[in-house]
Amino acid sequence: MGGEETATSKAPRTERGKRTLRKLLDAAAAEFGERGYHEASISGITQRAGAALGTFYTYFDSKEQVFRALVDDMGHLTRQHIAERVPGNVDRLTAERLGLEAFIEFVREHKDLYRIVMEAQFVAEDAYLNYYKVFAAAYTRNLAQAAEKGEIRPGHEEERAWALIGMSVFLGMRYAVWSSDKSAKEVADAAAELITFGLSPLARGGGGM
Amino acid sequence: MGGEETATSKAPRTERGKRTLRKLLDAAAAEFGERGYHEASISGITQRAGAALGTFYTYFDSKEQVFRALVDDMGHLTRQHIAERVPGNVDRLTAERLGLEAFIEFVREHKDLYRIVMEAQFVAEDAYLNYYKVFAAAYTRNLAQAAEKGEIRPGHEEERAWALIGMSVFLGMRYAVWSSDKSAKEVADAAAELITFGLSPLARGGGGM
DNA sequence: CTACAACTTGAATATTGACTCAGGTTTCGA
DNA sequence: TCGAAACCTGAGTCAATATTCAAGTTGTAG
Repeated sequence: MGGEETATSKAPRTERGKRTLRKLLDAAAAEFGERGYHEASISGITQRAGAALGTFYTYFDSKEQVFRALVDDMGHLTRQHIAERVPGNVDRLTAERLGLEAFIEFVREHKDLYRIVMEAQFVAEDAYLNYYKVFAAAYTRNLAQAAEKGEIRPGHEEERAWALIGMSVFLGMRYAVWSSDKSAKEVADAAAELITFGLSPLARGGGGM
Repeated sequence: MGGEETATSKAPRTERGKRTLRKLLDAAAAEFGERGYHEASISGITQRAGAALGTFYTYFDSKEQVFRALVDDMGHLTRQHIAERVPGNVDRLTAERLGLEAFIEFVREHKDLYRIVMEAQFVAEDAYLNYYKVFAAAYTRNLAQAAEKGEIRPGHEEERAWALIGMSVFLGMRYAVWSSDKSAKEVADAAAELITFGLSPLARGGGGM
């Protein structure tokens, strides 16, 4: 029962149409990213796209609908980017480090879209919820599997998943969206060490690897 | 040179005025919390407060100004609540656990205000930035001091501070705002263990205290 | 008790911007 | 080449609501 094809009636049927739709999506990402949902205007989007106001409604039903489309798109892109950078056969702790680094890099390259995801909490809460629930579910599963293999200490997988997602999100916000004063690797290494050994002074010493 | 007293001209001078101002602030917190900044309306606020529309402008210059007032207020309340629950003389790792538990409890009791803080990112970005920068600076300092005392491993204090804040925020969102299906203590314990020992299977075993 | 400041009131104003639509223009299969 | 479908255009409609203001009511100092 696919919820995927909401906009069938609005799908472009010619090359020209496809080009226009793409221009509008890019323009929407820029407009929402720069001005935020409510400051953004449809006329701003169409101006950026070099199209007339009415053209927007050839492809979308409403302002909110484009916004949701962008949020969903971001979920796919993020997972894809991280999956590409994290080999399937490494152990969990290594995967954490690589994944975080990939995530921060990705956010740097897509600040606009990332801001949109964050704002979705207030514009399209269900899309936002879904975005993170998908992440958290996958994360929880990964942690449970790693625990079974003995790669990490078992227990509290769900809470850990949310805690780790929160870390990533805030590090992304601080070191990718707000400022890039430290390299992605630097940040990821610091966080990976925290994730691996915690703060305890009893654990194995400093930086490593 | 105090930025505190922005609204001197609007401060109430009689008992009646003070009461009305308080009713408006409470009403604003509820309205913004429930409907979000843009959906919220001044008339919604005054209706909740049982006042006339124009009364709002006796005490505030604009919709945005009340919103900012609420964000700042939340910063004070949060720090105060946590400070009350975390004795000054405990070691850092204990403080982390107690602080997180206090934070989650606090968010549960102030969902509306908490949502407002999060939305501030898109409505009053500077207020939001300030909110977290104050937290992060204090946190970084605490970590550095703890490192000097040998309570935790030294290094990366700033990144760690942001990572730990991110954890708290997301755990708060998931286990206080969205759902209360686990107790604050349960969540705080799981996170505290992660913060203390990390995920590494080499560290001291499971749950403990 | 009085007068003035403080406060309250809600209809009116003004702006904004999402969305519609009737009439062109372009594309493309036959 | 032709005509219908697809696409584009942008002025106009319409609802929402932040903010103002002139007129009334209440509190309180003297």
